Amino acid sequence: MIDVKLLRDNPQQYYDSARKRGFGKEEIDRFFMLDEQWRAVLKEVNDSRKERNNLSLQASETIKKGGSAEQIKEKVREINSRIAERETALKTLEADREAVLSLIPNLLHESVVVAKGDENDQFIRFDGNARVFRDDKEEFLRSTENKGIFSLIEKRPDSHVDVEERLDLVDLERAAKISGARFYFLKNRLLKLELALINYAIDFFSQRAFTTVSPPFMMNYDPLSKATDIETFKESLYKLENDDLYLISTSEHPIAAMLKDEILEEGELPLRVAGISPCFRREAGAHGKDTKGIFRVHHFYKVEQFVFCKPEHSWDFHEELTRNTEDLLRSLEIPFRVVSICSGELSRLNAKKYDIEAWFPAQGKFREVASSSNNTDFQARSLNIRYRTREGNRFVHTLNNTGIATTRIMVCIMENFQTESGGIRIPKALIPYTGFEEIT
RNA sequence: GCGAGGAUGGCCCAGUGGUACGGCGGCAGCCUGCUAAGCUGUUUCUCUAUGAGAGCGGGGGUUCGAAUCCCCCUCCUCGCGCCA
Repeated sequence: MIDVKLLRDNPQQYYDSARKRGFGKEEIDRFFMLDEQWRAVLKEVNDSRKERNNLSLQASETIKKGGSAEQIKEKVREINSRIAERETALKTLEADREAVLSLIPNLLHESVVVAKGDENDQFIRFDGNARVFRDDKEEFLRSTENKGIFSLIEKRPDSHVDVEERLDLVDLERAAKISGARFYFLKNRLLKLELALINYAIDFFSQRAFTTVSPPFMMNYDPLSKATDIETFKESLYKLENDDLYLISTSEHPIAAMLKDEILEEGELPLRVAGISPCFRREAGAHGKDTKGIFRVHHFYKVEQFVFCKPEHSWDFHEELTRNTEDLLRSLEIPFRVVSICSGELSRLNAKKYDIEAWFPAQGKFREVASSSNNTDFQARSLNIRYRTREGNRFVHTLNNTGIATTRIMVCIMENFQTESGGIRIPKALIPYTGFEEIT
């Protein structure tokens, strides 16, 4: 949620931010209309309450002195019925006002490129040495603004779907039989690889001052809705039928909501938390995309980075979180590029977002494996997470970034590290965790 | 699931119908020659703001007036039961 006072004082920056994102100005216009009405009715209600309180006190004193307060009581009853009527109007206005307020997007960071469509994301840097099949060279160079380092390969690697089948690593058909499309049985050494990735990432972030947590995998509507926005409910979330519970789509949400309504001491910040959880996603907006194998599935494990910090430090943390994932991928020998997401593709919460996209040599393109967001005070304001300062309580800033999303990275490893004999080489750093050097 | 006890400001805690007591911590100031103590004020949210309203787990009710009485719900603690 945005800062209402800032919106009233300086509406232009909010109009600008919305326009750059491709949002209309209707939400803001409508907010101002409702806000004005709300404040007017609030004043009426407060004035009546004041009158009621005073009369009630008079009644108290009259009764104490042994007199009759019937006249006053009757007067208060009249006022109360008026208050009740106005309170109903106030509640309706308040709900409408809140609803439209939640649709107004966060202020953009000045560095975000104003454009629509992910083809307009801004290239930031490349890292690694990509194995690029001849036919993909042009795509690779275009995607890295000619800055990508690569080795040409003569044969396109097998798709991960073929690898999974050949090495007996995934059973999709039987998963479809019992659960539908985009579900899977993970088998044998691929399962070990998944556990190794999780353990590796836990150690990696522990060494970088993160507290590691496994959060609740289900959340109630209220905290979840404050940790995210309406689009996530439409596209991602599974709801449980008999309870006020949703399966989490990322541990970002329970971790963010963990400190809901709390006031932190200045010395407690920054708070670095790495969350380990399964992530459940309906993929409602992805019909027909990536339908084969385990690239885009309804659940996977993710080790997520999350930071609560003071406002003046959040842009440094945004770079730190991004670098963490880059270091992690580099340690796994995975080539990647970083792009800054353009204004039209950001969520309402994001002030700025980097995607980290690994090179997938079988697909011949960069695909997202991590997403690094600075939500500034937007998420913290909705969740009411503050810290104490000499000048009063202020909202913290919150940031999140993927560490490892297991299925994506496993596909990436299957595409990047195919051996001559048709196996999959395990990145050196992972071998202590898998206990084997190759999937054969 | 059953029984009992709980939920009050950042934290602790008092409060059985008259508008939230006290302590701790934080912040600001005063005083004091000394790693300290004392004193005063302050401490949540909202509003067109020298003023006012709201707020005692959530929602509803009774009442001129509810932290307090009644109903429903949530969560926590303890005991019993069940259980991977």
